Amino acid sequence: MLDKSYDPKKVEEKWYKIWEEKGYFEPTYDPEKPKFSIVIPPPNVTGVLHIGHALNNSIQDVLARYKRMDGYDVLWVPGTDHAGIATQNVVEREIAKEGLTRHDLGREKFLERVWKWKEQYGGRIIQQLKKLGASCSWKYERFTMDEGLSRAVREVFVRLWEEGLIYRGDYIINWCPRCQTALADLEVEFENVKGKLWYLKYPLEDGSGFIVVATTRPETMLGDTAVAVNPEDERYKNFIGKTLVLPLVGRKIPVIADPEVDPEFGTGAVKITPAHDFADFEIAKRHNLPFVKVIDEQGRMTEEAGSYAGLDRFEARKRVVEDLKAQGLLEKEEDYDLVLGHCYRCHTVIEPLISKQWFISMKPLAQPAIAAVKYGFIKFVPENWNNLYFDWMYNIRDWCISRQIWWGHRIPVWYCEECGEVIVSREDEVKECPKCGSSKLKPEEDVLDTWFSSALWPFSTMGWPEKTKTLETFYPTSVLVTSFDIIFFWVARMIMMGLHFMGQIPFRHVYIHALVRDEKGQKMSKSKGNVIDPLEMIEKYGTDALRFTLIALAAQGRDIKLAESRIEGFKHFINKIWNASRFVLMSLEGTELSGKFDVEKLPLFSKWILSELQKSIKKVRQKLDEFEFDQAAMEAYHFFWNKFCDWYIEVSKIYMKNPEFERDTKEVLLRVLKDSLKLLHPFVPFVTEEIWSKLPLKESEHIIVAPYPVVDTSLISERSEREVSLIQEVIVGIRSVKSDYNLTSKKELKVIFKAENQTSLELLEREKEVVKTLSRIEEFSCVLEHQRKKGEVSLVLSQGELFVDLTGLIDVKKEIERLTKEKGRVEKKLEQVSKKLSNRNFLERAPKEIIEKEKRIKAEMEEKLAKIERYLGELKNDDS
RNA sequence: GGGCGGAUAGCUCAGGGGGAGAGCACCGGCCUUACAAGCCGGGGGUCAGAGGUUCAAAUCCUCUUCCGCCCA
Repeated sequence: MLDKSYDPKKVEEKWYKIWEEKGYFEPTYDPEKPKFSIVIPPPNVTGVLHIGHALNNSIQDVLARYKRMDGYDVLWVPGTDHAGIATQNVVEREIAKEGLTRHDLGREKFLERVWKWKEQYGGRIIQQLKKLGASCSWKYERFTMDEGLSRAVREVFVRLWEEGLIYRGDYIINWCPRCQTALADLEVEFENVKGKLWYLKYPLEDGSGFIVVATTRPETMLGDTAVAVNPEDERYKNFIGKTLVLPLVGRKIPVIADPEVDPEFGTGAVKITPAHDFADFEIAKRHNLPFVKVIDEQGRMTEEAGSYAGLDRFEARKRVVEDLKAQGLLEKEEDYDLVLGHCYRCHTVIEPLISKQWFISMKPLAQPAIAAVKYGFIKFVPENWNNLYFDWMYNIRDWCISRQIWWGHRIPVWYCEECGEVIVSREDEVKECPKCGSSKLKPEEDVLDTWFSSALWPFSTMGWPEKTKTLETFYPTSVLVTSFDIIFFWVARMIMMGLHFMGQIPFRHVYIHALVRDEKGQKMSKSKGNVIDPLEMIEKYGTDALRFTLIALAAQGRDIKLAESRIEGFKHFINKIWNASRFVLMSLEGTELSGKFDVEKLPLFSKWILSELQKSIKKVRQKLDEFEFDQAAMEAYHFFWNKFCDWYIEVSKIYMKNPEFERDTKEVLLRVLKDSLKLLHPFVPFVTEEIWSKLPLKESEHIIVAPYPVVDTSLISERSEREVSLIQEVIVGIRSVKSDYNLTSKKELKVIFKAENQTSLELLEREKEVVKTLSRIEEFSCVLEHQRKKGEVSLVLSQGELFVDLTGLIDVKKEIERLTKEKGRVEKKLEQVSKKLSNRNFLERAPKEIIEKEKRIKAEMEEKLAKIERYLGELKNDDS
């Protein structure tokens, strides 16, 4: 016997352990089975499970469990990402508590600390995924800095180098002065901020006047090497080619013309600082201007900045403005809204600067990746993400892959100090220059962008560059489940790398799910205090409730606005599953069942529930196959609660009292419960497994490996669906009359059903007990003819009429009110339909079925209206 | 500036040319032997606005307003 309510804490841990011990999560390589594989989007080692992970992994788990039950050999590769900058920051903060910086420790010692940290905390998120019930193939767990994956990284780097797709060069890049590293374009977050626009006067060398330039970053003027104007700009035509004297510095700089200059901005003349501005960098290259670097990697002014050298960039800004003002060279300053780039990790204002970095040429890699999506080899779900992907890929820029941090894959390059040779090698260590034989080699200090190793994840985790059985069996993977914010960072790059190195797409589908936000639609963040912690929710409501909520809300391509109350609501559903099962188990006690029944001999509602079950199985499968998880979940929910619990279980109580039906009803109860549990298992694994363990006649010891329900078309019965819907109409009708008159507990009411035909009459006669019990009345008779008596309330149904004897209780006024309202509804509908049917165009052009349907509705409404009118007339008579 | 979504019941959303739906919330009644975390009944909508296409528009098209997000 089950407890009175479901307690997740008692069972969740137990079942997860059993599943793991039995090896259910691991693939079997059974050649008979079709294959299904997923690689996890590896969470950062620094991470703790947040609600986004919970959603992402719940969805993957639904797929993995569904496919596993459906006979697939499933591999779900789990793992974690070393998260270069993020992790380094965490450990730096930790040693800062001891008063140390990473430079105090030195590279080697610092990395030891990071590894130690990783050993200690890196497994947290994995443990949390287990709490969530994620059925990952743990024997395949990988870490992006594992030996094998590191080997893959080096191999890829070397091959790309050999193919000429990797190069090193002086480029302007985004620099984070706090993290002390270059950032890729994608790693910069832009934000609107209030700033100022300063108008600076640059004197002409010949003393004939000034050109005024506007800037939001006056300190960069120290590095100006030109002023540019638009060649079409009449105001400045005469200045082109002249020389200016750069204030505070005294450098002579030219006025140049470039079509990229926006004449609308500021004065139309712009200062050119090639070393510290992306647009200026491009212009300078076109015009062969010199590059003067005035801000260094710490965000301080360099020697080139003369007397400002050593000042912080923001301090220098103030000083430059003051000094220009003093010299009368500041024309004005005004408030200005500008867009500033910030480091996505530490939120420091980034500084564009020139530096030597490693890049990958993306254009050649992008082409096949575009084609793969264009020709449908990879499908985004929902497909409107295609456009975003294409836009990005068509305009792709080279990827800056070097980072000036210590935690990450070291770039496998050595420089010969004798002959300057650049050596790129697959080996861990290079001892000797292959060109000059020198042993004086200096290794590259930089590490690779974290996303470099992530890009290889689908095949590196399966053992590439070895030709492994895993790769052969499970690559390409079936689907990638992720959210849209990393389409560029990750998805696009995996497609490019997968195609380039495996010669095959990495996955067939990319399912893009929503981002979880709070109930007001805002991004959850610790600082806003609106975070819903999945672990806390699991503690409070149980894992199944959390999972079901996330999936039920996960409509495609939308934000998920999550309020805690939703989780609480779905916890009720979990409890409902528990209690319905409890009822079935109680009913079955003491009966030996066979698992078989003769469908033909089953009573109406048994046929009906089996038929409804088939429809639900079909729908759930279809929705899962289409990645419409919310609809799959809701279909299972409705079937279970509104059909099985609300109707069938209630009716079964009556059937079981009848010796003729008792046994088969139990068989059907068990059958429907078992199929429902299986249907629900991918969504709510723990409660279903716990109940399964108590059931008789199971086709497998554990539900996790039980076969997913398959539609049995022989059980679909449209006839019983029609019949049941009439009976339900009768029952609901009686209930509503009783409720309207506050008679819910009164049983001794006389109810007469006036059937429209013999068939309906017989049907209701047969199911009399059901009607009486479910509507809680004692007298129910079915007739073909009946004249309403005074004191009877009449209810017009689609196939007949109900009469409830309320002598002495009837409230004529209230009844007239109700009927008038109903009459209004019917008349409105009738009017709509009649209008359509009297329209010649409609009759000529609309499809036959539609016309037939409209005619049917019209007849139905007319009949209903006649009955209502007749009844209204009678009531008024009663009254007088 | 460019692009993509969205606007449907009090709230959160589904539906995507042929009778306006769900969950939650709300109101009323029930301790009915699985479940009060429950059962039964009920109220509530010019489907953002304007125009168009169509026999027929919440649904397709155009414009407007507002709200998100992404890119520059």
